[in-house]
Amino acid sequence: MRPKITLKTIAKEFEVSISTVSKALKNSNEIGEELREKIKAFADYYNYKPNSLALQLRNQKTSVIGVVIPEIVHHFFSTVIDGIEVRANEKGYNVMVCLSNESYEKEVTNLSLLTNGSVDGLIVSVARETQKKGDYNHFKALTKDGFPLVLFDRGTDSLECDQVIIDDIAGAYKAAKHLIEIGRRKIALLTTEDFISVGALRKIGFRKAMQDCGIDVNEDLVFKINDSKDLYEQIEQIFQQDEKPDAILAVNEIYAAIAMKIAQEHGYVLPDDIAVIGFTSGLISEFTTPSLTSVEQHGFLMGQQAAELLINRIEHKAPSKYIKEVISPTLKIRESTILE
Amino acid sequence: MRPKITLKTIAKEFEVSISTVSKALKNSNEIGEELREKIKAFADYYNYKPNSLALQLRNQKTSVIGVVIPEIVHHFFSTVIDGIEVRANEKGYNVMVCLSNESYEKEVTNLSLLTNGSVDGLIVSVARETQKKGDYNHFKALTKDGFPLVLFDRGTDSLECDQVIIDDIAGAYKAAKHLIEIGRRKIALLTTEDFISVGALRKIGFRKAMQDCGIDVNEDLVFKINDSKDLYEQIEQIFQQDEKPDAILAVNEIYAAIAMKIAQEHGYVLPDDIAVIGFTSGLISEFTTPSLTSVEQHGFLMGQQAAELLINRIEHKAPSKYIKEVISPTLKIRESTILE
DNA sequence: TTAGGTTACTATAACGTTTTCGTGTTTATA
DNA sequence: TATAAACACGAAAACGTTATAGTAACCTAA
Repeated sequence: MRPKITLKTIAKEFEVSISTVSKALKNSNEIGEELREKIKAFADYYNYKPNSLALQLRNQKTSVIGVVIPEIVHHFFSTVIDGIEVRANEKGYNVMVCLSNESYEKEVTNLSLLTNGSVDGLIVSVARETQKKGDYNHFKALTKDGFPLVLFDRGTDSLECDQVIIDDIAGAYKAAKHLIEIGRRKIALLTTEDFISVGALRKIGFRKAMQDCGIDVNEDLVFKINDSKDLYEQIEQIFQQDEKPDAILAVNEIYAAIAMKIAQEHGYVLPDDIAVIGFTSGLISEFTTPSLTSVEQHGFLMGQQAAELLINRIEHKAPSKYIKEVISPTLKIRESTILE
Repeated sequence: MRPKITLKTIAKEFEVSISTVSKALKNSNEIGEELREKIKAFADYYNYKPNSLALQLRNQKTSVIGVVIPEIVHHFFSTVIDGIEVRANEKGYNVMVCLSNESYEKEVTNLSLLTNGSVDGLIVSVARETQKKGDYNHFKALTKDGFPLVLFDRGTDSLECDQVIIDDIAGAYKAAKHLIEIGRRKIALLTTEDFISVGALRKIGFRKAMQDCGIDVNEDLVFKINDSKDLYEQIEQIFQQDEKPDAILAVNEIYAAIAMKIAQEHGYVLPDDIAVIGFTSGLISEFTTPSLTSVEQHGFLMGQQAAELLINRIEHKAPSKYIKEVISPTLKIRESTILE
């Protein structure tokens, strides 16, 4: 690669000092007009751009935001990144993305790598494994130094930092309430294992709605799906119980879509025999047959808010108290819960 | 934020020079064992990490790969990023992501921002607007200096750089051939406008297959969809022609899924009345009813190969001649083309 | 004529790191 | 005992930039 042109190169060309060149390019009138214009023309011609590393080092500011997420091939997370990117750009920041792949180990490495001075702050969604372990020491190492950190989606109360989370309880509550309102009583819940916070919270919302409406939850219809085992096989179990459900609430779109497929294979007519609601993260809900009623999570907004919080923190515009932004999910009603 | 600990801090603490500290931490035996161990212990205790900006500046190497893509909320692109990230990580690189939003202007800005020294090389998928304009001067500014650059998915022969592309012609050919093999003759094509290279190429593959099988293409059944207008309205036109199609080949998953929905609304039974094939980029194909036969694009592999090519270029392990890797798409047959 | 001011530049430090080259002191060898 | 080698450290340059603090040379006004 051809060596980059620097102030030094230009200075040599004109046999002046580096400071002269620097000032000329900043249009300082400390430099005589003639020389100034010549230097500017030269720099322009050779497409001089100040080396950003040098600037970052000097200014002790990178204008880069680090983002650590569990995975990127996931509609929700990519939507959040989109939101982060847009807001960050507006404020003159760039975005650096690292993946933890849900691994504690990799999360630790990523945090360590990114906090070597290469980013001004971090936005993180905690890895599953970390949540399971409950070990947040790698985060604490940052927060105790006051390093700007914002957690999103998967939060924890054990850390002193800004957070943006979804009101999962309310989301599940709304969904369950909707199913009850269209007359369903035997509602099956497809959730995750308990250590996954979203699964646990959505279960709480579901139970709360049932309780508020005076309906008993049939524990045989609560299924904890393990993502690393065969999904079809596990979800199939819904239809093997003594009590047949008349509705299904799934904590994500995939579980919901699979449940619908299986129900149809069993000859059920949807939504008449079984109504289904999922939590959307992608485009699947729109294109299933019937299209799937779902709880919308507003990932883009979440990303924007996370970026906003972080940048305020970086630029010391944030209050000393940490902020917990809670986003209310909304219900998007589609065919899977619309009765004739 | 508490000021970071540096070599200087440590040096002051022990009243030695910075070089001594640096050497001690690198376990150099130029430094006496006792002092060396004390310094190491101190640094360890205060969690010293060398400032990466300083290292990057000194070594003239960032170990960061810049990625510029049109959008991130898109299964194909996020899959590619995943591939890039994995391979980059294996080789000790990090990834910085910027979005062009299909805009020429933003692409130019992004390239300029990233090539200020903050990345060692770039992986780019060209924005639509740039393709339409045909203006690649911002890329040429890089290639003429030998800046490491790899293009993926949306390539161009007008640039001297490595590329990883999909054999779109072959993909469409395979798809059309499959439709013909199951007995279809009146095949409708749902494609994009011509300036979008993938659309144009897939159209060529389609025509080639038809020609090879001695079937005339009915031009009334070739639809160029405009993404900024209403998709349902445009796709609806398929069913308004004199000749009713018995199959549809769509250049992406969304068009295909919408076409299926509309066909079903018109009372067609799928796949018997109309068979449908799309190009997959997401999970939609799996969950439609019927599930959708589609051409798989291997985004993850593409990302890995792009990263591989770029890193070889950065580390001068690449041949002087530029490499064009072509990935062969494969056909994933699902219900939408399986006849009883 | 000379102090004071302007003009047009240069020198230097600083950001944090590594590395080459010195240098003074101690120890080993002839 | 003289000399070389080994030891333990420091100085300085380099990466590229900016900002502060000089400093010559010239001009102006009393």
